[in-house]
Amino acid sequence: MATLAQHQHSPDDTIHGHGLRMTGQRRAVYDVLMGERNHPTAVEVFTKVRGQVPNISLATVYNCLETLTDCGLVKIVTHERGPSRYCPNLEEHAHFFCDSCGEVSDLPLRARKRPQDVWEVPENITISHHQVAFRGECPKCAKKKNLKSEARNLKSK
Amino acid sequence: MATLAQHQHSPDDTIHGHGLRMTGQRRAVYDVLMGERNHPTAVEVFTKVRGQVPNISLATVYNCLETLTDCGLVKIVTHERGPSRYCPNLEEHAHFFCDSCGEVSDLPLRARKRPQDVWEVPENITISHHQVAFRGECPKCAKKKNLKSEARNLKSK
DNA sequence: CACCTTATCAAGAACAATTCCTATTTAAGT
DNA sequence: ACTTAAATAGGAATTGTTCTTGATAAGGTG
Repeated sequence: MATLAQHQHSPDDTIHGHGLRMTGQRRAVYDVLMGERNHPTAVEVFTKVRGQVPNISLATVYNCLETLTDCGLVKIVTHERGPSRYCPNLEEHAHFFCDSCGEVSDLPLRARKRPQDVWEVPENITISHHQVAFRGECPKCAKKKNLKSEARNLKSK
Repeated sequence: MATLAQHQHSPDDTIHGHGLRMTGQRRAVYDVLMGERNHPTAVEVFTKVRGQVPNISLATVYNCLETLTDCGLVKIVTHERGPSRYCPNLEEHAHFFCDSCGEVSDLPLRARKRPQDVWEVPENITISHHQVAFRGECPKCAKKKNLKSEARNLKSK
């Protein structure tokens, strides 16, 4: 239901469809997420949103993020013990977390593939969601490290 | 390296290989994990372990779990905002979390399959780990629900 | 428009899971 | 036995998040 809504309606309509109001705070939080596509944490959203709504509280940001996820407008992304992050990309995708710089990026699902193709899911189990996280090193960080080790090699000569 | 170790050595040797000692506390924690294959939380391990080592502290259990994971003897499993769980199954596998009863079970990787087959991972990214979680309803809970709705149907006749 | 009802919000307290700190105990290596 | 480093118990501290409360605002109704 919510998934359909996003293709057809504005976020306002989606929220109204859930019997809720699109308040200034909710809009500001949503707009920050749509602007920042780097999976910000609640606190990061909070500081950004303060630019628009100067005296919004952190609790309200959490509330807004919760209602937005409940309405299906954003997805919540968790990783190990770190703080939750929020993501307005509603297409099916996995996440990649760079261990050195901490950046998070989206990895799209390949066409006509399903996670069940890779893991043995007993068929009497009903899957409603899946969350897939990869960890490793992003190209930027790999490059940095290479430069460093080159420098070391030059020095040791 | 740690992965190899588990096939060749006892946990003691693996720990020694990391320059650490196999203490009573560590062994007790490890034994609980090997016994309880249902992905216990730190607190659950703590209460079980107290049977063997009556005055072990929760902090020590956390420490032991950390060293065991560092040595590659157990894996840490996180799910949404819930507490971390620990798993001595070192084979590659995903996890299934039942939304109704909370049970966690292992889903093995299919032979000759890799997660990269399903998600588009740019090749200049190096993957070191992945964590895959499915959510849904386990067969037991599905059966229970069916019985309930049958009962309802009978009543309404 | 006045009134009622409910949703929403800010602020701070409370909470759960985990980590940190410190003094004490234990074990290994001389 | 002596020295040194590792490991532990216990409690305090931290982090991220949720809960509570009273105030505010916004729709809907007569």
